[in-house]
Amino acid sequence: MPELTTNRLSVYLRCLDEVAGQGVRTISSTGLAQRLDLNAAQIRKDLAHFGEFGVRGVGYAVEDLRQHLRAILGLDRRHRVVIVGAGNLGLALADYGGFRSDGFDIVALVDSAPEKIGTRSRGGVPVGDAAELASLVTRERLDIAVIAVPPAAAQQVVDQLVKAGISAILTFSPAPVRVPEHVRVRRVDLSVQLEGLSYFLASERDEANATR
Amino acid sequence: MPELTTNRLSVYLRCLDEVAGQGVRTISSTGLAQRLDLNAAQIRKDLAHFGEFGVRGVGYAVEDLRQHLRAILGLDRRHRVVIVGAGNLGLALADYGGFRSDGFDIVALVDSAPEKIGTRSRGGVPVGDAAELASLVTRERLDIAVIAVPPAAAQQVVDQLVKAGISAILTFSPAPVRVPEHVRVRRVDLSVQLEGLSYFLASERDEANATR
DNA sequence: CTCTGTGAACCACTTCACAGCA
DNA sequence: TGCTGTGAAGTGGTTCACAGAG
Repeated sequence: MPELTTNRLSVYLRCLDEVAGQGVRTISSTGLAQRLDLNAAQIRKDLAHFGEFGVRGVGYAVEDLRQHLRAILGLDRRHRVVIVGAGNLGLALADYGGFRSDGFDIVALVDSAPEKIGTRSRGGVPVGDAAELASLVTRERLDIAVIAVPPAAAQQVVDQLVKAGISAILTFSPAPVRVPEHVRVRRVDLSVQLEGLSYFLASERDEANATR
Repeated sequence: MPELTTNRLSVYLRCLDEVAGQGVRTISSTGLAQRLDLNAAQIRKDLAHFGEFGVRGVGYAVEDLRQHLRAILGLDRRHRVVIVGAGNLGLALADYGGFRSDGFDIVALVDSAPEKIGTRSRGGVPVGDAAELASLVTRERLDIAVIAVPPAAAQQVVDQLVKAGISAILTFSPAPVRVPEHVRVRRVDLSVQLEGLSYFLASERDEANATR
């Protein structure tokens, strides 16, 4: 399934959560499309990949579709997450409450710096020793690793995780990372995002100069 | 220019920075492609959109291409950034040193909660009053706003920023946000990324069950 | 002979448009 | 009639393959 499709499923689910809270029982693809600023056909097609959830002439039952999407996205069970790297970002993610409610439990936070091991985040999450990462993965049956270490250390951390059996990784490190086929990596690259905005500002400026 | 292309330009630049540090003077599209795990033709095409930077039979001069990319991405001047929202994420971003070196200066950090205003981040960045956001934007000639507020507050913050003349926004808020044509928004949605990984784990599990 | 720059072919995702069901 | 599900058409981005420069 294309990554773009699964990304949208998350977005649909969040929107459904919201309208469910407002007491809406039924919603059409057009209704969703308007709220999300998307094409209605795309929403129908995305959903149709997974079954026939709608009722012709009516739309989708909000509660029913929510349950389907939660199951499709694997949110009908909780996930156990380890954060590697207790720098600014790692600490912030550890304390960020938004994940818990979505079914992601931050089970561990580790770092390799001796002066950090044994300390706690603002929110009280203890920092463990990154040297024990491999045993932690198996012992705690971890599902997902979040990597928030400096680029130079990223590949080494990934190798450890993969060897220990992790198959889903979210990395904030810009370093390109090699993994075997069966491991899925998603990357969030803040510099790329900021530089994309910088490009936009620069190209606007150039245009303004050109037409002057 | 497609967003995917500009994203890759950032990636190319980072790779060039790295190889330049290793003393490499010249690199071919194939060489870059191998390091980045991309198609060489795509790299050539991306670069060719902006000029003829290469030498046939030789490749690209690393230092020359770096300067070109920095100019194209608008990194030949510094950007002034405000972070809105002094929660876990906002504070972490304010203290994150990686931006500074890339040409992005965190000029201000604001929040609307009275108990936060006047405090400082771990790294010493003072938290200002979000009520003064509009005047801050003009007075400090801010370029880019980073939004790290709860979803419910996002649209209101964006409206203020747009009215004050901001034209580039990076939001961590999952809420869909409406802006005028001339404003560029980039979204980083952590839940979508985690749920994408969750989908992958779930689909693997289903496959395993099916073939059993 | 090597490697760029690029038209042409290819592929994937999106949108349209409509048949079909409630 | 209203809205889903879906083949067909459209769009945009990627990869191929080669002409041409050094």
